[in-house]
Amino acid sequence: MLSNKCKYAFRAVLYLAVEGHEKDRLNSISIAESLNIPVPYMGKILQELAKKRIITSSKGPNGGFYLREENYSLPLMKIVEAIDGLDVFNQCGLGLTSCSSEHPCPIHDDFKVGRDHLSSLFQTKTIAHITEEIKIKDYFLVG
Amino acid sequence: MLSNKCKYAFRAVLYLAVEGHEKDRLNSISIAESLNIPVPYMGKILQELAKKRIITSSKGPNGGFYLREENYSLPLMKIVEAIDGLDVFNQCGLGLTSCSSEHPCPIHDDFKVGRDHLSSLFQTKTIAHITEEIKIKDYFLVG
DNA sequence: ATAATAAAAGAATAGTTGGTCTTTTATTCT
DNA sequence: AGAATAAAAGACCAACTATTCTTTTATTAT
Repeated sequence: MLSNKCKYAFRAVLYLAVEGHEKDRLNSISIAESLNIPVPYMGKILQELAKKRIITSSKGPNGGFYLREENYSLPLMKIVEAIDGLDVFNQCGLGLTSCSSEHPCPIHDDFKVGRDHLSSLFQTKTIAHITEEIKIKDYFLVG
Repeated sequence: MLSNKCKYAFRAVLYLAVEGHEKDRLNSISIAESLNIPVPYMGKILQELAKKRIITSSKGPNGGFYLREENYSLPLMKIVEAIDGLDVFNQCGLGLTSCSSEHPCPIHDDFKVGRDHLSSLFQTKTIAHITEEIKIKDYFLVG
């Protein structure tokens, strides 16, 4: 469905959103260790998210990663877009390039319902929404 | 979502179901060329499907691949299972190993709805169903 | 029997994803 | 200024997916 990298990115961003603050930045090592993600790979992913402005980074002592106010309103889809691209949510279930509602493959309509559900989930839920839910309920990010 | 290989397998099986018969077997080359799939790779995939008894094969002149009566009643999910395995439809949206309804990740419930829709689509629709639809409507498998 | 046909088997290659390591650059604290 | 800290950049390696090629085996028609 989504790549490993993208799932790591989800968890890292949500972890940052819940545990970090502009005044309380987290470095890649601590994030990776908390989430049980390979340390150098986590670093790469955080860099990529920072470059695409999903999260913010700062170098030097007390530096690290954190979210700006405006980042909290980003939908999860922005993370998917930054890491995997949006193809998954546009592609035909059979991998046909010219599949569409006018020229559908045998499973087009039914497949589209499920795929669109997932798509709108990622499009609708923002980092802020999830962060709230994590704080209220006993949701978790490690495992 | 599903691998390239699995999508190739879908198209090959459905093509065989529509165009082939026990008395009118199709070889891997003609299937691959009709569907615009790399010839030797198509061969490999058909072999794998035959070994897992999704399709039937026979060697020698007038040999090739075809479907037995019983194969038509297989759900598409059997093809997914044979090629990609069933993990996609059980995995957590964030890639957590211990995510479940009792111990859910932040997107668990919503993700499950979409994932289960796709899962039941593949579980419900059989090769026979799709074959019928292909014959009635102007569905297609190439592109 | 022999030739022809077609799948089966398996080794080999290419490209992508996943993951690691090293060096450089920027920042901050003393 | 100098030491320490942490991200940025980029080269590197491993594993897997996609793809190709070669050889072997089984079947059938002549």
